[in-house]
Amino acid sequence: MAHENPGNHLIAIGTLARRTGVAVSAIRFYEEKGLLQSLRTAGNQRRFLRSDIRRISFILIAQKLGLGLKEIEEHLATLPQGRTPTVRDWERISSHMRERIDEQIDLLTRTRKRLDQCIGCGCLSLAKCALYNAGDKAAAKGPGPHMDL
Amino acid sequence: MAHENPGNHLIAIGTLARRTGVAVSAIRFYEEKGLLQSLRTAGNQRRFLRSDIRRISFILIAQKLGLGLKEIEEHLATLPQGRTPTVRDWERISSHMRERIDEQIDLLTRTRKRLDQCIGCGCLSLAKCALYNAGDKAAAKGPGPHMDL
DNA sequence: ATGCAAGCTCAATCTAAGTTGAGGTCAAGC
DNA sequence: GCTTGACCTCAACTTAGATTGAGCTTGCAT
Repeated sequence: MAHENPGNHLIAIGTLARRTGVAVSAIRFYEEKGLLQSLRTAGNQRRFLRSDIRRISFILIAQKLGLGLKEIEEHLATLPQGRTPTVRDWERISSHMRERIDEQIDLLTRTRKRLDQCIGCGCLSLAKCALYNAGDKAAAKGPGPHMDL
Repeated sequence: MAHENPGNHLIAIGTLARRTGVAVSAIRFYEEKGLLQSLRTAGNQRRFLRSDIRRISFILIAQKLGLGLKEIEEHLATLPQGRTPTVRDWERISSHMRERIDEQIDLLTRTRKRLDQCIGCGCLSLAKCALYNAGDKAAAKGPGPHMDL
């Protein structure tokens, strides 16, 4: 395929798009937002590092965990700029993700417990129920809207 | 407080807002979207059933689980219209939520496992990694953007 | 050397989930 | 009977996360 240069560490935006499953427009958008950086050819075309594939994969995972692009950018900012991150770099950054996942599982587990407790009780208001619990407010940065339960 | 009529099954929008923690504007918005219905007084003011408190609580929980208002509406549509739902009605609808929670916990658990497996491996592309797995695409309707991983 | 896919910029548009504001009405308490 | 807070509608605005389109350029392949 055109612009495909296997063995080269610099890849075109379309290649990056194909390798990550993300739309070209989204990649440009991420770059604009500072989540990615690119070099330019003499003809003004973007060239990415191969390691940006992983960078984008990270973005996708983090999004699934409910992080906004701003937060994700902060995480990614701790990776080396311009050079390919090492395994150690990725380990550090992904351990945050692991914590995040654990938190979310916790929150879901609690929500399930409370749902079971609450449905079936006579009250109409979750505010009176165990389901409404101040403890959740802190943990409530997860998926969905930012409205506190 | 004005318009507060304890013992009455019809409540004003402000009361509903206070009891659920949801903004008045949001309640009107939900009604517009068909998630709630209301009666009107002679003076054109909305009156809700007390049971709408629980309806809204349900919306809030479902939102936390990453459901969009459209999906939530579909769930709520299975509740009786106009009359106060029974405990059994709520049990049925909330059992879907419980399944949903279980699915999400599952997905998160798998994601964590794969994250551990993948970070540290030599490949740059999660597409080649265990992290990219067709099985997830089905389950990927959870929180965050609707982009498939 | 030319065709055409892939790239570029920039502005507009989209969806979701609301909020905000203007301008006007309703109703409860003094 | 009037003030005041709660309520009404409708339109515009907001943020996040992109997508789409117009109009133009680059550069691989033949």
